[in-house]
Amino acid sequence: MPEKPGLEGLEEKWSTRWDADGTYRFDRSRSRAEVFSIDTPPPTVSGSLHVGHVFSYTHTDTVARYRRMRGAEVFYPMGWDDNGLPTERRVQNYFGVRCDPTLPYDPGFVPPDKPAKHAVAISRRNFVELCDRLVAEDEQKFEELWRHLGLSVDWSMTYTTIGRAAQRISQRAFLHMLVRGEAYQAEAPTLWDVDFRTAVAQAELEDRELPGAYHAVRFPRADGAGDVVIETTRPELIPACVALVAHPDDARYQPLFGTEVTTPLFGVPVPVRAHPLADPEKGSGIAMICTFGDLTDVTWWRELHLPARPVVGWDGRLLPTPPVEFPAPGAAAHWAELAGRTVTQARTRIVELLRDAGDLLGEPRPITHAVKFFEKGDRPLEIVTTRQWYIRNGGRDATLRAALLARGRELQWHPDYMKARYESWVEGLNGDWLISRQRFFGVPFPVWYPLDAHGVPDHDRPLLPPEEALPVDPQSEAPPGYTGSQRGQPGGFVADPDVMDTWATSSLTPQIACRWGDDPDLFARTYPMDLRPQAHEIIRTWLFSTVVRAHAEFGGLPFTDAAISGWVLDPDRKKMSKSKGNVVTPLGLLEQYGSDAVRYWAASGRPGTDTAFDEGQMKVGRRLAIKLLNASKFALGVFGDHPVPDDPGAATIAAPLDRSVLAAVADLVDEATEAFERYDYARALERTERFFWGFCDDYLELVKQRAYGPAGDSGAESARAALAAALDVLLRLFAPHLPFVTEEVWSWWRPGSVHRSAWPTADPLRAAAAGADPSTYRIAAEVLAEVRKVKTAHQKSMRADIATATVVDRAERLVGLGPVVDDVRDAGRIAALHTVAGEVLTVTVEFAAAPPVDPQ
RNA sequence: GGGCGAUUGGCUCAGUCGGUUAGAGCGCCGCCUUCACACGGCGGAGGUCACAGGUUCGAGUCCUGUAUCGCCCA
Repeated sequence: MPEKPGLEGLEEKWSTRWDADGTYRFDRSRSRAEVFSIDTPPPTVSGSLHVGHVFSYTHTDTVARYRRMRGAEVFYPMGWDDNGLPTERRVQNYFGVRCDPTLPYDPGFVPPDKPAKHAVAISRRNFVELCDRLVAEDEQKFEELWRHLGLSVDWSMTYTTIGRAAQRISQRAFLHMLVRGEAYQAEAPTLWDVDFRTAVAQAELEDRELPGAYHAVRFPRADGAGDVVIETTRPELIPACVALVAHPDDARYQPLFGTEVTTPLFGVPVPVRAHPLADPEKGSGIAMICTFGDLTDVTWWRELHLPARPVVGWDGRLLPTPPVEFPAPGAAAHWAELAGRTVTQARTRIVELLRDAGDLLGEPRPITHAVKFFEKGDRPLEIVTTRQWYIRNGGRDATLRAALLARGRELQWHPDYMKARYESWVEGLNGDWLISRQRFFGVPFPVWYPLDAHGVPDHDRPLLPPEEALPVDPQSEAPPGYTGSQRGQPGGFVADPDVMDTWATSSLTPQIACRWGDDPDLFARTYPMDLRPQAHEIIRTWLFSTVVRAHAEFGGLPFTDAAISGWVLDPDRKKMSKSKGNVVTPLGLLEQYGSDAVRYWAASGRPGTDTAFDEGQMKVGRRLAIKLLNASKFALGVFGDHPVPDDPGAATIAAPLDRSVLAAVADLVDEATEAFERYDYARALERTERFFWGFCDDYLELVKQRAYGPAGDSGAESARAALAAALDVLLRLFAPHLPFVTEEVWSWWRPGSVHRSAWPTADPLRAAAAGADPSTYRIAAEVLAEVRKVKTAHQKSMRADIATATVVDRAERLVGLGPVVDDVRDAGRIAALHTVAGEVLTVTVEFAAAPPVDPQ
């Protein structure tokens, strides 16, 4: 036991020791029933860890440590999400490169020392190599931070989402779904980011409010009987118009249903149709349907069986060739001007053309409206028709949707109301899950297509690798039965050029972590997992997609419980995020306050509740950790040279106060255990902390005099044994929250690690308490507090001697006080204590004469 | 537009099954240089529990409505 205990250096000391001792190593000889397995969220390594990560990962760690102490063998691996677009962007910026898949591999390529003004174009393989190199560096830094925070992860089980195992499992799962018909390919309207040049999924969308304008545009009726006026925010799509649509009940337009109008400028005849999604309140109540301006257009197009006349290309510019031959005179000249322009440029020009032609009525009317964006994108999404892979997720199939909703109800949610996020998302799905991404750093589809005699691929007969060959890179490997020289040749083959959406891999984290198909023994001992901890904003993506994959492959949930953490809010109650520039980097906090202190703040945030970033709470946590050191030093210090009893029983602990305090500790153990069983680590901490402060203020003061007594004195023996027993339990109750300081104190007097010790139970404490009532301790504490109050009111030192104290309280409480009155007298330095029955606790005193002041 | 959650001293939050006078910490004020702790200790002040109704012997807690904030979905 150090002379002057402190918190400095505990992180380094104990994280090194835990690593050397394998304290958190998973024992894979244990059966599934003994294992508690955790599906840790793999953080995105291209970003940086921020306090939000520290917050939620601490929550999970407290649960992991609790379960471990309860005797479960905890399977707690860490993963790194290094797959996908965020890494590509980071590599592009970090090295100043861009990927051009047409370039050949350069084995001697060395990236520029610092990014040049213009990005250097490199081959796909060179680009992927740079990605691999950078994520390895980032992952090292992340691991160091997690170790410093004290996550009780088994670092030998770490996985990544781009590693070979993740690729193999992603490809295997995909092939299984393909064989079962759960994955399929389709040419369909697709939400498309024109900057990233990739398709995006419904789950990756977000609405942003943008200024726009309604343009009132005249469509002449084909029968010459006047015009129909529509209002549109996207006049540049008039050449893509395939119909007008109004609500079936809209009397204004009912006579027009079934008739035709012609498009202005281009003269294409289009029908007027009825559909309930047309909003009579919006604009003029009649809209043009284009292929495709928004998702409603896609619905109309599909349900009304309309033709496709796409005008926007993959680059977000109008196509070189028009979608149809335009009948109107001058239309070809209009098109020649518009082709090659971005949609924004085309809009400006077409408005001028409409105005010149007299087809624009009035001036555009500015509005603000919600526009769909890729959540990582900068420009509004376009909708283009492309060939893509999809996974069935219930978006187009009521039976599957119902089954997935049932899975959501089967799952135990913490807190329970988070279930609603899942349900509203599944109920609102409007299509299957698009998993193709036209990117480079991802898991490739393990698919090739045969080329016919003209070199045209046959997408309906994909060539698949055998499962043993996974993972494959179809860009560099040839399909079975072909040689590399046949790539791109007539009669040969071509690789699927795309990679999978990162969620297509992340949705398999239970399978990857538990090594599905690669290590059947481990898989049987860990899957399905027990706990999925995650944040609420990715219920629609990560949680849902994981359920989809597990349901498809195994017909069950991937985990039984989901613990949903809240957000960290800045002092203005805004979400902390990098884009808002209000993030705080965690390492400085960990160093300033100590990891236990930061964990204390995190563990005070209740499950699912958004929590303010609060350095004040970290200061409190630091005080608590220091208090634990000092109180422990005192409790163990009173033993002097006496041995600390391992297992004190009722025979040793005979003093009424000591028995009573152990009864109170027993109640605390029950409360903390019950809270942890409900994943309410915050409540467990709060109860333990509250008890501990009272324990220091009251119990330690009440027994102090007695505990210093000589050996052989039964009162002193009892006090010491009770102090040891209480400290032993309190350390174990705090251990999941404050792993460093509890381990430090544990090491002063106990063998092994507190983190491998058993979670305390109430029974031995109650046995030692021998039927004592916890209220005895509480009454003594309350009387002592009154004595302190009187001393404070008289501006006396706590050491001031009291000649006579009179305690007034209800008679039955005075009976409780009886057996412990000597402890109260000692703690209050009271010579004579009288009790008087009354109503409310009051203490009046006569102070002893002050000792004579030494004139010198 | 539909849904979920929140609203309790200046700040951050507890408050279990509806039950005595609504709790804690921070901050503030005051006191105590105490032999575990000055990186400290002790105490004090401070609240119409968002608002309006209702149920009940009794409501911070349950019900209805309103307002504000946040989020999810459309």
